[in-house]
Amino acid sequence: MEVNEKIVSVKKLEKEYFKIAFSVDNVIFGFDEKELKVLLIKRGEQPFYDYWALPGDLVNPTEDLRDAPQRILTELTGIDSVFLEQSKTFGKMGRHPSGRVITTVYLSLINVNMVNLKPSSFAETVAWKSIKSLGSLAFDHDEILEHCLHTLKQSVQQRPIGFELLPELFTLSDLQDLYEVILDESLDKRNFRKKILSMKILIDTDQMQSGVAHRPARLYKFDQEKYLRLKEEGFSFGI
Amino acid sequence: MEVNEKIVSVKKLEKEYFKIAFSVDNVIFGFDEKELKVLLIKRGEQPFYDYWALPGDLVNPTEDLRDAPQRILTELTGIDSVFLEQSKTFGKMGRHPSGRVITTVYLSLINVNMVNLKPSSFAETVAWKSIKSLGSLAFDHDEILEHCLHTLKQSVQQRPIGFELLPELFTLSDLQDLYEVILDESLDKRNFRKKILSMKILIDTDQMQSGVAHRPARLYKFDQEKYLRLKEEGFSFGI
DNA sequence: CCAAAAGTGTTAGGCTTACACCCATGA
DNA sequence: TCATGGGTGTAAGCCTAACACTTTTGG
Repeated sequence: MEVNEKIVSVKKLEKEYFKIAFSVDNVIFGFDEKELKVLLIKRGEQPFYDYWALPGDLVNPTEDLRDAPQRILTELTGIDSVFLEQSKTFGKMGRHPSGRVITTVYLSLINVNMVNLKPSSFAETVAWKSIKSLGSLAFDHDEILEHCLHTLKQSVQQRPIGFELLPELFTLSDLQDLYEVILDESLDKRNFRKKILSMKILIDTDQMQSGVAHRPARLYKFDQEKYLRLKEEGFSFGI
Repeated sequence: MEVNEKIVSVKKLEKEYFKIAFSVDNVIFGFDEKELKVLLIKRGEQPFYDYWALPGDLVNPTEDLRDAPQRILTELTGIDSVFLEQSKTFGKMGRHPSGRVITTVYLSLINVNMVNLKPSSFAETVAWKSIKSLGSLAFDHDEILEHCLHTLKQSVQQRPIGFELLPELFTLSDLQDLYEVILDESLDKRNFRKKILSMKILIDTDQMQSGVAHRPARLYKFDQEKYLRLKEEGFSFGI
């Protein structure tokens, strides 16, 4: 097709005249088994062959910047409606061995149960990896991940973010576990509950856990409306 | 329609020898005469001829991303040590009429007294403009500025940021004026002073204002060391 | 002596923190 | 009946918010 030909020829021109490539990388967090996980791909080519890396891709010249991480996410997980927020742009000279690449990082939070991981054009191997047990990642992805973890920690204390990581129905203990993992500290149960319930962003579904070998917990879900309002205003988690 | 647009834009890009151009824009805030100001340049060419715009430039293929805004800032103001922080990257398709340009915005805070504005390769006309009286800016710079103002408002409540906008010696009223302008609300004098002094980031220089037609105020300066420590940890301004 | 801004303390209410025991279930 | 995690209340201390008058200077 003619348009594609032109685009290809422009791609060549870019290589020759404009030596900066522009990509996006996704830091996709999930929460499972009381651990914070990140979605990584295994590289099948050099450089960093066989290393784990953040999923990313060059930005298509005809897509909005914001659409690129969405495209990657959808391709990898099948999910399209999701928490997806721009993080930071990394552009040091030496960050990519094969040339000058500037990358904008997007952070997203998803419920692992909604995801059906599928091999894609990005990689054959895609996996949730616990952030506690990661070796070195490809490129400067260690630094990028570190930055996103820091952002997540801050955000969770300032806005009602993080709920995106849980299933639709969850217990207060689930929520507390999540906060403890993200903040990397333990919280007082009674105070945590008081705080969360006082925000009025949870709806008690009157349903209960079942099949657990202890007193079953109440199941809650979010009040989307209040949640969005609070997200605008911000709040202080003051933990 | 869309395909035609694509072809036209691709043709243009071939002429100009690039596909995605990558730039940085600087939002440089200053504080003077009890007003928050932003440093703008007047465009001398199309598109947006004669409009005010944020100073910006293409990223040089051989400089770190972070060095580009520093270079612009230094060229415009002569300042090299300064608060300079990455803000957000803007990359919608239509944001630049002459082609695809992705731009990373940097926010900086400077003391206007340190600055000696000079015409540069970026523009003949450089000026501090009050953020209260701005017409439409070039490109999507209104949106960018809006975003940075929002960021500044948030930041000032979470970390001891903003002091960079004041001269070395300043009064508590200066500081309060600054906060009131940034937050766009008036603050209680006694509570403000208690709060600021309890942070222990100010040093009382035992000097006084002089030549003012009222009781002269004490002059303070910053305790850099405590300031940096607090900047790490963050704090709650809780106004 | 007037105008202008600097400087100062107290109180009430709300939020945060620390802390320990009983409950409901499955095994 | 035991093990496991669910669920609950209170008091002390700290922080916030509201509020008005005296002081010091230049003109």
